[in-house]
Amino acid sequence: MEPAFLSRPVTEVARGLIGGILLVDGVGGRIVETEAYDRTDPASHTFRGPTPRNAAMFGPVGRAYVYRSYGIHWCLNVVCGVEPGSAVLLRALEPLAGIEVMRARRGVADPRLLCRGPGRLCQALGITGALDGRAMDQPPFSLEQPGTTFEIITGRRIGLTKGVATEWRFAVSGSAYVSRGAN
DNA sequence: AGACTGATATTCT
DNA sequence: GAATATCAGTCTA
Repeated sequence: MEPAFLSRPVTEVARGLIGGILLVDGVGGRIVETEAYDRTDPASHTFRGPTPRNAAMFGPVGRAYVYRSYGIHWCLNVVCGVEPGSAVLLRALEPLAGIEVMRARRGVADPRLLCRGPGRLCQALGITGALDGRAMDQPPFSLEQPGTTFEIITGRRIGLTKGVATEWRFAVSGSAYVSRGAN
């Protein structure tokens, strides 16, 4: 993962990360669904400026932004973009490595349910707030650019009440591993 | 299948 | 006090 790849407009990075390989301690898979956020976006955590929670999003490109969702789940973003305060939320993976570890962490057998949704993805990969701000090209993270291209669909983001009409969600067309099928 | 609910950290009002 | 970039469970049909 080269810094130049991430230092582009968030929507381009969100699209470009589709098909990439994310691993945490060797456990992970192919990125099949992402969403873009930036400072101009009312749905973004950075819309109202820096806070202790969103500090990583104002830091260097290529770091992780991990936050707690609804007080319960963890969600993982890749800090990227041209302007500070931008990131791409990783919403779903196609599991490829360490599937048995993921099953044990998640307590489910169906591979489609291991990493389908940002909260599930973090549980399967063992991601917690301890990894907030960590460089994603350094252990325990590994992030590789896509080797091949995929047919990508674009649509509205999921689970928000602001910026609903913004079409900044990207997913592999037809994948059984995306969190909701706009396929 | 779809509607509702509970869990509860962080931020905003 | 209320809302939220969620998920699992339960109830209703």
